[in-house]
Amino acid sequence: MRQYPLSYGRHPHMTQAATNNRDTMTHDLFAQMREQVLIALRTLVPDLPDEVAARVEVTPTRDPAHGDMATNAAMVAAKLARQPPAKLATGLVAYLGEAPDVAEAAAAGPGFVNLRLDPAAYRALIPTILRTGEHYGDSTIGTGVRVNVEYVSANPTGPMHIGHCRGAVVGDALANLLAKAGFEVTKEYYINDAGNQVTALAWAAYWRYLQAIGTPLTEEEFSNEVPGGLQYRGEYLIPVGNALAAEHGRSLANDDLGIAAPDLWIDRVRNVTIDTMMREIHVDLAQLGVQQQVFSSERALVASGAADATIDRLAADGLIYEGVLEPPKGKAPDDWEPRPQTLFRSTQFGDDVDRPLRKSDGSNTYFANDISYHADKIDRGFDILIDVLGADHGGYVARMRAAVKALSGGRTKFEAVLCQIVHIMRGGVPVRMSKRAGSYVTLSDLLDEVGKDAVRFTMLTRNADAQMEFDLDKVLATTRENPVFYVQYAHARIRSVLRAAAEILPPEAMTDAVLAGADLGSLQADAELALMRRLAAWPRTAEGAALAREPHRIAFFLYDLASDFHMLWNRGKDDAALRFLQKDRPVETLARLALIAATAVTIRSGLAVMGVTPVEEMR
RNA sequence: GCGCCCUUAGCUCAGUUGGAUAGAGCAACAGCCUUCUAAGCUGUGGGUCGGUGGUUCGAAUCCACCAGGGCGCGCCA
Repeated sequence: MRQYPLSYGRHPHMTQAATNNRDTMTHDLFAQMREQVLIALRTLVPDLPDEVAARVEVTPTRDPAHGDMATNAAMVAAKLARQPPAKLATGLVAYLGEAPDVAEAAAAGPGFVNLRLDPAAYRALIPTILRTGEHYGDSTIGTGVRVNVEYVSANPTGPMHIGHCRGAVVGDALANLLAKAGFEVTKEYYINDAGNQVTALAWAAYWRYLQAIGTPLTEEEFSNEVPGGLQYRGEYLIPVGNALAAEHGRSLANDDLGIAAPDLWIDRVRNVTIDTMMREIHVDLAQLGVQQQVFSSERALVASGAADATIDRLAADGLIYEGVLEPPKGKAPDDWEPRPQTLFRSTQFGDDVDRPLRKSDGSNTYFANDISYHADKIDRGFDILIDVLGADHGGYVARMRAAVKALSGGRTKFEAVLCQIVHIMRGGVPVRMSKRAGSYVTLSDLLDEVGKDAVRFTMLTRNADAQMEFDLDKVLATTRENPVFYVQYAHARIRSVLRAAAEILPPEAMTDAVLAGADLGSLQADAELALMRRLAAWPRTAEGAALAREPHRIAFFLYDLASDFHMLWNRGKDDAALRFLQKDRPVETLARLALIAATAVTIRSGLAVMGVTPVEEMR
């Protein structure tokens, strides 16, 4: 279901990689080794079908005793070769033992081939990383595929709050991640500025306007006059009311102090209020480091006639009818009565029931307009549409997928990333969402206390689909328990060492370009090799995260990388000869500096995806 | 009632898309600070991967059923 045809195992260009210079093709040691394995396998099994070759994997070993990498090639091809896996594995070992970069190959277990790499292969990665910079980990798996990532899309009915935050961070990081994997990505925000909610917003703003011009009405008296009652009672609309009063005086109230006919003011008030709210949302997003390229307005979509046009288009395809839905079983709806509705045949495309497109007043449902919006995205030529939604929209996914399928003839793929709820905690106690000062309602307040980087990193320390607790005390803790700190601290430590190095080595030797030319032969310690192994895993980690649409994997990788680095750093605590800086041994010092500089580059590469700024020092 | 998501160490969570003896942090226990940042490090103990069946060389991962939790289920967005 979630398969996407561009996993690198099946990538048509990859089969030629082994004949090309590795630097021009991929920086992924695992992908390089996979080519060696395929060459060996094809020698043993000459007519190897592509479907079988595609299943061949080269993965990191879980246990270092098994070497650096393992391949399942023998097990995958055993049936076709009509040989037991263990025998085929033995054959592979004979070839792979002679392959470049391989120090040792061994058959193991049910037919694995374990590979121990020549440490030189890992050392060779360091100059590659230093020369590639933050682009290390980029790949081409998404080349030529256009993706639209829509996220946040909060109603412009008030300031952004915590609930919007996770989607904003996940969507933004996912878009960055896909771009790193070579996809052509557009970041987008859909403004839900049509419908009942913005009308209710206009009424609420109008109440603040009446207050500004000195109305004698009480809030309850006013609320009784509002269709559906007064809804958005937050104080954030007071400035809007004041601004309306300053600009229009009493004219929006017909020079009275009571409620004038809505026709007199509602369009004006609605427009002004939405514009004000969107400006505030832009400020909040900027503060969070989110910068979307396209903002699409539902209101504009309706006004332009595009929404109706899309419905007509579906109608022309025979996908719309007037019908009566069955009541949902077991839900016991009090006021259920069968009535005819304008329905979209989403069941033809995998949905459970057909979905209504028009309200009884003749206006479009939210779904109808959203279909049209997605039609617009399809028309703009995207291959994949990804909506980042709150988990409460889970029931919405099937119908939207059906609509995209219907509108694109199956050519455009629709995906949804659902974000579960975030519980804000302080010291283990839930923080109530209250209007009173002191507890958090708005995103802006959260950012003021915790900061953009801690918010973004922490939001990515859980799978989006799992509920999370966001403890305000823990995200600021300077302990290993706090991954934000632990990763930032690793980077700061590396920068600190490089600054200290300038005192025993010429400063011009400290650049990544010069370090890339260092003699690395002295890098042999287990902890050094462990760190290099981790660095080598970055490309496949980034690629896997992109294909799975799971940006949280980046946070976990960085945590592990930081852990490897801190471990190495601490060797120098026990034994001074293992410190990075060795006064009288410039060759070894430069080699170690190159290693940790490459580590810093990789950390920055990962933080860039997460939208987190690396720190130079922590004091 | 139906659909989707979830259930992994005492706690919070990973688990590289089906791979070998399931990992990390916290908590517990035992050690380690004249130092490139101890804001940390090393070691030990801790598991019926909710349960039961199935698929195959191989299952925490895929399928079926069951138990528990969350979300949703005709003109809210």
